[in-house]
Amino acid sequence: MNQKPNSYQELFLNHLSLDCVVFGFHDSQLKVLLLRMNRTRDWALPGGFVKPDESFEVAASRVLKERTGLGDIFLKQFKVFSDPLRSQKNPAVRDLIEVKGDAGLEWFNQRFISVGFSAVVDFSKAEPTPDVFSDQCSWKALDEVDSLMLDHTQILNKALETLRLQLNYQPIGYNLLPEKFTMPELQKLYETILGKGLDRRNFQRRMLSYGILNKMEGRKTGGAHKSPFLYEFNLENYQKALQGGLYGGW
Amino acid sequence: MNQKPNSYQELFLNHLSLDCVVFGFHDSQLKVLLLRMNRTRDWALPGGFVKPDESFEVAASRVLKERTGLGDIFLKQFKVFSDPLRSQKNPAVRDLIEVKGDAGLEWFNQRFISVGFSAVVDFSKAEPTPDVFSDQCSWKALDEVDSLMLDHTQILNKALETLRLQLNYQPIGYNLLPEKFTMPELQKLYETILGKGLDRRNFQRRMLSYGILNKMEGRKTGGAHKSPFLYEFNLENYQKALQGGLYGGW
DNA sequence: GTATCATTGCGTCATATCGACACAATAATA
DNA sequence: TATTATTGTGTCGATATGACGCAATGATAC
Repeated sequence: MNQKPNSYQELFLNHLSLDCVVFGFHDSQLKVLLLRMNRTRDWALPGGFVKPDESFEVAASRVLKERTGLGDIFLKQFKVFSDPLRSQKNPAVRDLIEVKGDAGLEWFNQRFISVGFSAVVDFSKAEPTPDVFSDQCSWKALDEVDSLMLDHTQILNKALETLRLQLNYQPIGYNLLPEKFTMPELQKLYETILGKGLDRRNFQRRMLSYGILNKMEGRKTGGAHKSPFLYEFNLENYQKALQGGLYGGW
Repeated sequence: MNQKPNSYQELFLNHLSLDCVVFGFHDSQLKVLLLRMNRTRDWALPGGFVKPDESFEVAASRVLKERTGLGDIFLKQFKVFSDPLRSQKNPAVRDLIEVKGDAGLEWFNQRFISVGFSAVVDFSKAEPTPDVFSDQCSWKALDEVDSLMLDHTQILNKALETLRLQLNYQPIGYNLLPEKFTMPELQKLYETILGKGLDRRNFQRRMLSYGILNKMEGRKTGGAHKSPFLYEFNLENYQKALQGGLYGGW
């Protein structure tokens, strides 16, 4: 069993895969991490498979560590994609054939159920790294993304939808922004995700009322105008807000 | 391959299972549908496996149809449970041995990744029906539930948490209440889920402001006091609220 | 038949919150 | 030093929210 180089069959659980929608924020744009497949040149979400001793969360962390160099990423399952036709006779297998030679390629022709994960990472700290199926790994602004491999467009859209909904009852920004940031930067992030402008003053009032920000001593210098205050997230309250929601609700 | 009675190995995908948390509302209590396992007498969530041509959603619908007789149930994935240790050497397998004889029971000893689904159904219309692993299927009030098989307690708790969070930005009640219901009944449902009392008059104002209720002509008679109005859900607006959320948010 | 009483429908009022906007302070540039 | 874009802070009316009062109702008790 262990003579020839480990086959996928031996290394990973059948049927199961995961796909990650990794969000970053840069140049006032929301970006996602994508891979360009070796042969077809299709773009695809970074993904992977699950080892026999891993949970999905651990597997996703491993994949993201490989793709970005980052550990300790905040991951969130958002949906299981299990349409029987979503991945059978996966066209991406053709890529693999050129890459790997043989080695049980039939394995990739089976049906895959994929768990979608979303993650937000610090754009400046991530080091995009392709996997064996791809020749490029890079950030793409959302409006640069057109059609992706398989059902990855659907997966991305669902992640986006989840992110927007989340904005209504959970805080966001940690890991998407640098450790210290200004109120206008935070607002720009919200506006980018929502795709619309917000009133500067009302935004500030609302954010401050959440109690998830610490005002820092210094101000941001170097800008061409009045220097804005710097904030950081109050992680304790931020976590609390993630759990309990921002609006008391009932 | 097809000589002996179809084995689980042939009928279902490996590694994969699903568990359903089915909520009902009766006697002013929130209840869940549970199965009593044949031999151990442990209580467990209704669950099942996925056929090669099914999506998880279809599989879950099939399972719920079998357990309740109901079709067209509103199902929602809430989490994938994939801890590698959650189900290996499943103690419930011992039950199966007595039930089924042999027939590839080793299949149940593999690791299972389970997708958790939650559903809300009309208590009065469901007909609880045990499966081959269980001798009883019945509704249990939440405070009657103690320890469940495997990690099913965790799964139930996660479903409850999701339900409570959902209450803050989505409407609830459809399928949990009879088609026509009174405001006090709806309020009781909310209070039961939240585990706390709410002001009668403010509750009504808030619910009405959502625009998801149609006021009916008649009133509810037979009660020992002033007869309350009857309402039904405005399904069009209800659906809209499910999608977009109840609070505009941003 | 009438009184009782829990329950329901509807309304009030002070307060908090929200959306839209005004104005002064700042910091680089011309 | 004036200009200009940007930021910090405050105001104001409209709206929503939480706490509560009161009259109407309908079965039950007398």
